[in-house]
Amino acid sequence: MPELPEVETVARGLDKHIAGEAIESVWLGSKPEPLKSSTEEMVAALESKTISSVRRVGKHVVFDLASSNGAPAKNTQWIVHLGMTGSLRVSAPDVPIEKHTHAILKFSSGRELRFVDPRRFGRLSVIEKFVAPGSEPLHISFEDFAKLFRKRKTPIKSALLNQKLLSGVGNIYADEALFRAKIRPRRRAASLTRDESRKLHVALKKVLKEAIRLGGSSISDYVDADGEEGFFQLKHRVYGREDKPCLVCKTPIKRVVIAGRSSHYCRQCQN
DNA sequence: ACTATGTCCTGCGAGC
DNA sequence: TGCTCGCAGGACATAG
Repeated sequence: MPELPEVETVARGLDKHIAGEAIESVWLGSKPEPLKSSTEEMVAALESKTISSVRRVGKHVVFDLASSNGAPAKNTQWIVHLGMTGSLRVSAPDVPIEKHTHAILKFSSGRELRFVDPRRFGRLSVIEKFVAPGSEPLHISFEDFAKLFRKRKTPIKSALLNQKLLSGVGNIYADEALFRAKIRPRRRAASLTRDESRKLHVALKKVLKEAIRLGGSSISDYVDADGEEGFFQLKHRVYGREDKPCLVCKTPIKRVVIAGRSSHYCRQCQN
């Protein structure tokens, strides 16, 4: 499930591989499609453009498009949200088309970029300039971070997952950050002390950076642009470890459901 | 304005 | 062995 570190890994890999590629043609799967913009809009925005760079914003992969002939264009960014199971892979044209392929960009070099998404939670769109609704977890200052939780009655776990507050944090890294900050996921956001907010701010950045360094977490079917798996799942201390002993105190890890999301914590280490 | 819950979608694994 | 069932969850819609 691609969250910030996985999307960062994918975007870096794509930037390395396809920055400078010219898009020759575009194929979009038959309806119902995982699209936000209309098919026509997207094809028009992509065809005969050059990909100048690929970056991550929140959980979105942003492709910056440039006109090959210098003509002004309306939608200059292609936005891909991978959802749960989406993947973007650079392929040679003779590689068989995988099931659940919803979009293919053919480059003038002959290579292809393919968007595959079995569960269809992913979204594609074109836009003038994408702006994430929330703050970047890796850049937000402590004061701004602490301010997000003031007066919020929702569980801290839900607040971390709220993309309007922070863009990019998903279920895995929310659980892992809360464990490292020793805060229970059900705690009301507003109940965090300044010291706890400080710990959470540090823990979240640390866990995200460490995960990026290891190429993300490969749970189910996540792979990066090269088809490589990440390794951060080996560093998970609570996520997916229900009933297994806490790595700090040996107490069995508890799993509860908060706002419909499974949440993992140690009832001994986290308060 | 904020919070909680249901829905989408498919593959897979647990359990019988 | 083969089947059914329920879960996985990010974003959005809807209701309270």
